[in-house]
Amino acid sequence: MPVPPSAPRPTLEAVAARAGVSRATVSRVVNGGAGVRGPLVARVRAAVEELGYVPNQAARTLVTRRNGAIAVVVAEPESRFFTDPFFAQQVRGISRELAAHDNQLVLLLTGGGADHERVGRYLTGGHVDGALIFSLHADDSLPVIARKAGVPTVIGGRPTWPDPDARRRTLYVDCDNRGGARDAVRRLLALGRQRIVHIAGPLDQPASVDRLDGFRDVLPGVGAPMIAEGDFTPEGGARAMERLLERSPDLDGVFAASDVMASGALRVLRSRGRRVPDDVAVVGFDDMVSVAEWTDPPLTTVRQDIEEMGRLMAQLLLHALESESDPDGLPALSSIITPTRLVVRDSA
Amino acid sequence: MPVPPSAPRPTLEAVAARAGVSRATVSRVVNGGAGVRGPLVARVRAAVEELGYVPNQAARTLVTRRNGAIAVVVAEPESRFFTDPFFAQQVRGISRELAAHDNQLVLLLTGGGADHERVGRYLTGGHVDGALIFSLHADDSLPVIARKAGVPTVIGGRPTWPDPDARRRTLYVDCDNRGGARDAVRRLLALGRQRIVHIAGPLDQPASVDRLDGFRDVLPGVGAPMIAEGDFTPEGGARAMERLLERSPDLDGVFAASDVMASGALRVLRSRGRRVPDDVAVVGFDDMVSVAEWTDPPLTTVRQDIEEMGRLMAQLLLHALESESDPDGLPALSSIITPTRLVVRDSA
DNA sequence: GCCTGCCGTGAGAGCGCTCTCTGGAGACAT
DNA sequence: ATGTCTCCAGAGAGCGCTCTCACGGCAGGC
Repeated sequence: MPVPPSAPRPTLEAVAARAGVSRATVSRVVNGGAGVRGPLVARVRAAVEELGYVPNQAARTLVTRRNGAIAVVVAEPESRFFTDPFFAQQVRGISRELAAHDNQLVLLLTGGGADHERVGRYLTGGHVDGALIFSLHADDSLPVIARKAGVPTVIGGRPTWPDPDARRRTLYVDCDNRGGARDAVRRLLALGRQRIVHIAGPLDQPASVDRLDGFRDVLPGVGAPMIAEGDFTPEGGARAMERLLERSPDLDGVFAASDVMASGALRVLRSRGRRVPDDVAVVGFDDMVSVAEWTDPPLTTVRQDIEEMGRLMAQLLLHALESESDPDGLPALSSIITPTRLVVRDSA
Repeated sequence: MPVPPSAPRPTLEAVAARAGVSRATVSRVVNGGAGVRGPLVARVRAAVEELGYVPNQAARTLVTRRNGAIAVVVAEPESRFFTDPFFAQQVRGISRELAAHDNQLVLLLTGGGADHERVGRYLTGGHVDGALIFSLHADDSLPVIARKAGVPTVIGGRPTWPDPDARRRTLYVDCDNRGGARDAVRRLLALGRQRIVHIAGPLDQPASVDRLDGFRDVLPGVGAPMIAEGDFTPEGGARAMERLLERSPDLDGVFAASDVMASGALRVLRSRGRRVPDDVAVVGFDDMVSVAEWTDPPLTTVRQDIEEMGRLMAQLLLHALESESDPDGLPALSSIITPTRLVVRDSA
């Protein structure tokens, strides 16, 4: 990079000299200017402007023990996490909220194993004030690592650890998967469907389990043959659909645990000559713009506001960080469950 | 967060005391241990282990002027950038490379305007050693901002600024859009197609222009009516396809500048009763797994290795950073154009 | 007009680390 | 045995900032 011998950035000292005041005064002005008289403030501001002074974050962090950065940790054992827009939307929400509070977003991707260890070291290293963790699977060690590192954490999605105490102390943000699933199934019922099947997500993921539970809430009688497990990919959805058609050739309603799987199911239904929604009504989950609106026919689905969930995660963590400095014990913060909403299009 | 009065993290000093050596020696050991005798190294290592010492990054940065962090700046005026997996894949490649060299990834999302200014301040603040910038449109100010901030930068995709000098000094990574487009069109030609049309991307983006140029390289004679501009969305692809069908009802080959647009085009062709590839052959661009393999029929397309491009961006920047410290002028680094490859499936 | 009290400013001590510089100890040649 | 050279460890000076503390000046009360 052709940078002219990188003009050494001005320091507090330089600004102080220029404004004819002490370092302390400049520091006060830079940090809000409370307790400094008007004319002086103006003089310092001018000096800052002229010199193009920007505070050195490292020096600041060294003394304040605050670095204005939040880690977003993503466990990505499969690449699925990255081929589906779910993650990206959530990150966008997080980024918005963080930026609004002048916090930086440090992205940590981990494939498990040695990577996890690296992440653990990083968190322990005190590089960040807090962490936002996405771990897909129930048994993931990431949240535990963060806890050990003593880093305040908010989890994306309901964690499923057995220890109730750990569970209580863990903040998370999730959508109302179970309620959303109930709405989906009720929609199929309202359309008069009699033989409704479910394409579930991988059942080691809490979201999948919750959606299945919602399905069962409304249809307590249905047996295992009416349920097939997919893997949140179109292929998985397609295969599940094939199995279900084999087992229940007369099915007339499908609730898929994700839009992406629903799109695979639609393909299979079409190739089998079943008309949607006339012969078989299909409801998805997520309301992923790029998927739900562009299937054929457009998908009726359960909408969750993914970006908002990201925003809320960041907000919750920021609050936790603030109240942490309270000397008097635990803050009254709790996890958040966001509502879902049925979006009716053509498939059901 | 219920953290026990956060046990103060051990410092170098503490480790030194425990190992019975000086701070300097501990520092040497922590940083590789060169020039320290074996037994001492072992003693220090043991002390580090026992105390669970982790270096304080802020303090280190303060003196080394290196912070081991790279900014990834994403201009995201539309949300498109985030609903399409392109970005995510690239980030994954970047993350891999950065992690392998113990650099952190700071994600900066900007919607333009005031956000850009915030990003500029951040870069100027010296929080990061370098920046990787994705700006979609030709006129985006981000690269200029980075240059002003004096931060070494690598751009994702060929930048299009008029000043040839600025262009020469700018490092970027892009795929061979033009060559890939030529391959796509040649494929259609090889299939004996006579009336080939092009669905272009937004022509304010270099990638779109390059792909169009490639199309014209092979088919210099085709007129404007055979080309329609889309916007890299399925809808845009569909609308472009409709226009083209109107203008050239006898078309028998389509080269779409992206898989996503191709998927929209396929929809329209199907609904018009044209068989693919029998009546109309279609070639896309990108080889986006979640799209190309799951269209109906699966898409013949031009593959670009997006993740690899991300990796190369990070690598290039890291190299630039290293050689920057060379006193003797500019390093012999240059931008990278990655090859593309035609992937033949069923649509052409 | 002097003392008390307060407000606004400056001085200075670190935060935890790196890195240069110095000095002591040992190896080797004289 | 003496001198020279090399190598390794320690002392100490900052990096740029914040924050406590002390002090000087000015208002108000007596």
